[in-house]
Amino acid sequence: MRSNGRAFTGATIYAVAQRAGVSAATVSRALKNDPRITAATRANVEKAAAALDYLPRAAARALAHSKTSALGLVLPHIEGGYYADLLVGFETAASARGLSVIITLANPSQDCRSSVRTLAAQVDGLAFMAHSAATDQLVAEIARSRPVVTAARRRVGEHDAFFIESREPARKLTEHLLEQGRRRVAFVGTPEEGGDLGERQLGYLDAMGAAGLSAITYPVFPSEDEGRRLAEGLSAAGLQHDGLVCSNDELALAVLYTLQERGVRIPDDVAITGWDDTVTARYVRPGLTTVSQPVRRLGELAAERLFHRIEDDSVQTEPSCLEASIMHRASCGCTERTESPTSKELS
Amino acid sequence: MRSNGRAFTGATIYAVAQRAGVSAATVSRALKNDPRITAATRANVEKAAAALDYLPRAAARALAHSKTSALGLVLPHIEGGYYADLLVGFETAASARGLSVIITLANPSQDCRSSVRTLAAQVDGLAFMAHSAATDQLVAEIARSRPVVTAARRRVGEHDAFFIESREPARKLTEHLLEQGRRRVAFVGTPEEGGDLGERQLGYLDAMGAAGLSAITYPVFPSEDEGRRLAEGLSAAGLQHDGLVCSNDELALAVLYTLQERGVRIPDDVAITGWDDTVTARYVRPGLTTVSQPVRRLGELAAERLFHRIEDDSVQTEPSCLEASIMHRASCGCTERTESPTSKELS
DNA sequence: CTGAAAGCGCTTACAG
DNA sequence: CTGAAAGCGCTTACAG
Repeated sequence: MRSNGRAFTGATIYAVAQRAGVSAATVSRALKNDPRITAATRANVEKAAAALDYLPRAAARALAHSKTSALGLVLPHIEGGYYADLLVGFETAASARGLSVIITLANPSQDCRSSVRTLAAQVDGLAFMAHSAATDQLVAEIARSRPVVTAARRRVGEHDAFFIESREPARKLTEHLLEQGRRRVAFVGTPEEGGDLGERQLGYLDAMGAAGLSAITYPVFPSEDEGRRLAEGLSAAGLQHDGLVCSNDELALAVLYTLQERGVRIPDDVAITGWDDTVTARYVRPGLTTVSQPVRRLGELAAERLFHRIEDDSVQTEPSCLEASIMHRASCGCTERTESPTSKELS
Repeated sequence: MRSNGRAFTGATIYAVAQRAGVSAATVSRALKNDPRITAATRANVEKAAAALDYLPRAAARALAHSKTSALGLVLPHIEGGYYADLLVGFETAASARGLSVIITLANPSQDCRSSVRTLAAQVDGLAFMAHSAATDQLVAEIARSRPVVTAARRRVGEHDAFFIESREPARKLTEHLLEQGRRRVAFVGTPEEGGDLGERQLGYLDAMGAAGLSAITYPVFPSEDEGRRLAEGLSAAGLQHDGLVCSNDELALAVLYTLQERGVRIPDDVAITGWDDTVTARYVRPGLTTVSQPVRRLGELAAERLFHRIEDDSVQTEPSCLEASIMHRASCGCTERTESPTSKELS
């Protein structure tokens, strides 16, 4: 196949029209099943189109329609299954409505203004997920010319925003540890600006405050490396805690593993909880008590809302905050069990 | 923001031209830093553009250029970190070359011809990953009008194809078990048509054949559920094996966990290996010996090759088969250790 | 250094 | 039931 920089290769609608002996207008109509076209004409056109491998260029159609039929998705640098799930939900909902999805990865450490603007120029609406590189200011700027939604990040202005509740489950999780007699419970993880992690910390603080206990937080970046480092420091100094509420599974898993290596018994000496319900949480021993989030659904909601915003402006009334559920396993020290490791239902 | 189905909202190049008191041609040139434009004119145009929140529509540009500057990525229904990594690699490489990426999820159980054609109409080239819904026939059809590459799936015709070696590592892994005296080693997982799993099985067969041992394969779908079911059956019947080469980590992990629950000692009674080097493989006890694959790089290569195919037709000579590496942990029964669980370097 | 004009490949009122 | 023609919003030779 020759291309030479011109990637629009292959037949145009005119070539098809010529071959079928009709006008371009007729080809256009026949191919979109316009009821006014004769069955014979349609068949004829379809034959010509197939013979020429005709593929109507989306760009031309978009220009003529003044709409792209595409949605943009801005994600932070992906890791773990979280964003994959989000993507699946978003893509599924978009494609069910005939919309394509264009993604861009916007890692906080880089400047992404131009890539986000490029994206915006290609789509009818866009979704910003979590704490990607896109600042609130950039989101607001884009929102001036396109419908915008955010998910799992601080709401920007009046724009549609979707969340999964964090504060309440975090409070419950902390209370759960306290109910079992734990008293020196700490929170692990940096509470980034207005994001989910911050909410989780607030829930922890709620519970500690209500119980009249003093809160201790370790603001470490929520990664395996930091988790391991923290656990090493904690155990070297002689473990001061009997409970650790970690802001995600990555952190919790690294802490759990590292403490175990140093002879700390989980949950006897210290109870540990995570967040996200990753696959690993079900396989470690003891199983990690964590929080399962309807991430896929979050992605779907974002795409659906965008679809409605594009179609018309009537206000939707879908819930904007989804519920999360605590998965009880053994690392919190209780005997309740939400499920067995290998029997998790498919989401 | 009002939209009413017309998502192309906001200023056009003409509005900017008018406000800046110049022609549309000048705006077009000024905004792409054409050296012929005066600094003063450029500044003036930029001011007008900013004031109007001007975003050049990609569709119009694509039409004028006869190229979309976008790449399509067809993925099977995502699960695990594999496709997320692939996506990251693909997107990173594409965006480094100024190309956007449009994705579509094509699950084998659905008909995806129309969604793939829609994708093709929007991009300059596309990549088909693994055993997605796209049949070889569909790939070939699309390839008639667009550059196409495949990755981690059987090569289609003469089109560019990228792989990560499977057969050789599988052979080595099997030999590794045999070297430790294991004799009744079986292979677990369905060898789908010409895909990676089939290659892995071939590698296993190579090793067994070379050792003059009879091969036993369990063709189960590579999922947790099937792994658990198989392990239950195997242990109920009285375990006949001392080694299990599983075609992926999902399977291996479910088998390992289930057998342990039933009192089987890993690796003493039976050695187990996986494939993919998922996060969980590093956290289970014993750590799962598995194969680490340069998936991100695979995604990058696919995007890079597409870029070259679009730019010009000269044949590239990049390697089309990437090396994988065995991660030695404890489940295979050896004492070698590739790394500790929490110290995995970032990829 | 800047502008007028044609063209990219569709779609769709408007005629007939 | 079908066609001629204008228009979608850019870009870029071609003039000046």
